[in-house]
Amino acid sequence: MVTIKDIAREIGMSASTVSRALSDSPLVNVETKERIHRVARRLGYERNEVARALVMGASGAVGLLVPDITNPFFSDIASGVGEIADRAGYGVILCNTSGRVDRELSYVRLMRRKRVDGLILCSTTIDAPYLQEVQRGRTPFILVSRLCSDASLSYVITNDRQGARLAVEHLIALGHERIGFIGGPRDVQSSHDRFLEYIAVLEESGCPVVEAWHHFAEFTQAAGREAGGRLLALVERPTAVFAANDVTALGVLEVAEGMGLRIPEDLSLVGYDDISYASLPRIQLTTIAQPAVEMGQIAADWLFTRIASDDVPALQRVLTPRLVVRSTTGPAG
Amino acid sequence: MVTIKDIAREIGMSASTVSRALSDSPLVNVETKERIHRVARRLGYERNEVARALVMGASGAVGLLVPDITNPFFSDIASGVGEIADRAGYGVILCNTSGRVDRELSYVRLMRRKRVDGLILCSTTIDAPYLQEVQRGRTPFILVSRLCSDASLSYVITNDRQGARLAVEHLIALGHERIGFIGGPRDVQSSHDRFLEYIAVLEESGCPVVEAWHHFAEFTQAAGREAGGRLLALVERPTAVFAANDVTALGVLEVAEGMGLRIPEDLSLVGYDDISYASLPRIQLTTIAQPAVEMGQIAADWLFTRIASDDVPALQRVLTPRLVVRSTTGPAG
DNA sequence: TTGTATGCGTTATCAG
DNA sequence: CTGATAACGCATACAA
Repeated sequence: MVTIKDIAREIGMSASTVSRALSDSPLVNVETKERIHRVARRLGYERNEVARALVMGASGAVGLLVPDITNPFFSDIASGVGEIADRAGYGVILCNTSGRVDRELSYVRLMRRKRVDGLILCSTTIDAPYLQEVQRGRTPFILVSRLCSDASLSYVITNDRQGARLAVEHLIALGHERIGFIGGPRDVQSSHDRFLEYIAVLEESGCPVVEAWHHFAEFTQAAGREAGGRLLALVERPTAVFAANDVTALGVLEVAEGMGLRIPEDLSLVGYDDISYASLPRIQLTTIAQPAVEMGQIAADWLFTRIASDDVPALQRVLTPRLVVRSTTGPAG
Repeated sequence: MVTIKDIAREIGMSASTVSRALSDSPLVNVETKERIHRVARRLGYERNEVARALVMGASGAVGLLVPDITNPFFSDIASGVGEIADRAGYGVILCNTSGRVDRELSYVRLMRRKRVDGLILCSTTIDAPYLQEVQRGRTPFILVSRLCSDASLSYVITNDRQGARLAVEHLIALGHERIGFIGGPRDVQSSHDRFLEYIAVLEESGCPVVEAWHHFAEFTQAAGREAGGRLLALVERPTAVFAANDVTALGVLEVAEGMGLRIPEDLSLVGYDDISYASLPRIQLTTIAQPAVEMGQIAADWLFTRIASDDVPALQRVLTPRLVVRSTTGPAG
């Protein structure tokens, strides 16, 4: 690998001048600067960013933790983050936690050791103990899609309670009273919030709250099939289901039709996220839309300005979810 | 940030001993080793991986270039790569090229400057000039899903010609003779190969080769709608379409049904990749399956052993695609 | 405008 | 077993 010393030797100047020239410092003669650039190009010089990172105390990379990159919601976020990072000249290190808390922790530690300049966390479970560890560090970070109770943190989320309300009230407006819930893991904040609001709306409206109709699964299609299967096998089963996640909803849809249920005649179904597949004509899933790409962009945007300057206030952005009525929901009975 | 020097000072020993202890070297007294670890933990020491990378000449990270992380095919690959990287203790830097060659190039250069230990390229366009640049460097790399003509390279792909043959012969066996093609960008190797084989099978079977039935679009749903719309608007339109990509196929499906065409009665459709949504009961897309996650795993596996040792032979793995017949294809006429 | 010296945090070499 | 000392490649304060 050719270094600035090689270039310096080649043209008989000091390494510092070469360094300055390559960083386009104004303190160096224009001609020598050009000469240096020429030689650098000829020799195929490529700046060693790790050396630079060491001396500058900044690595030029941020870490992105997602529970499952395979879930379109998170790959959309990743795409938004990547776009902004690219513009800002940052690299993004992708960490797929598979929803396991131990992995979240070990990834966060790895990122800290790698001295990333910032962290975007989409994988936060409720009161995750490691969050405190993250806070103690001086690495700027922001939570996406999953809020934590602490109010001093930065985050960009959508209003989960509002979203859940939209979903359940839509169902109730259609005449449904027996409404089931299939959520993500219990310890995931967003899923938890959606559940709480689901209960609240049920109670407000005098709908029955039946424990057997509440299921908590992974945020995957398979888990949706499984939970949906158990829910719909009940003799006393609900006429509508609110799934706290589109991928899960797709699984429910699958198992429901497999059991011979017609949608929405026999079962109404509303999901959450509005991933791109939800809008396919064949699917037409009623769902609560979250602007995933935009959330990634907003988070990354804030993070980079925060990295650039310490005195940037915390960002607490709560976007508004939107009910998208398609054809998996219809009048009850 | 606490460094080994701080620890050294704290317990009155040299930094070298601390370094050795922390790396669990056998050349250091077990007791002092324990003492050092205790102090390190108490002080909250975290090894600076960038300093380590500088002196070791290895960054502990690999770059992953994908054209679109939002495409389930590539997020599956990313997931496979991530899993193996995690086990090997490597970080993976995600680069979303959005299919733009200039970005591929600039990302490759960024990765080289960041001194990644290896590169996984899923974004290679045919004879991409920058590939030669990559080859000149000493960074090990491997191509995934997109082969390049050069035989000395490592890659893991599926046999695209075989896959395309499977698709088109399936259509012909169903009695179709008028078969259209909607591919990805012309300069993407895999898309190109699938097209060539499509033509070959058509000619072998005496089917008409109609230029107006060949469309090349981006690998996206929107592009699929657009290209599909133009193709199906022709008065002389094909009775079947082979889309070189599931995401595109989903777009075609959408626009076809929007035009009132019944699938498969009026139009048979086969895709490529077998992304998870293709198997949804509502979709049931006939397609050519590629084991994306596994491809990512295989590539990462090879890359890490290659990084560990220079004399690992190139890997040229050609997996066999599989025809998955579902319900978007049916008898002609 | 340029050069010299120093440091970033580790690891490695070589003495002791 | 442990300790100096010298890199790794670059950036910068300070001199010239």
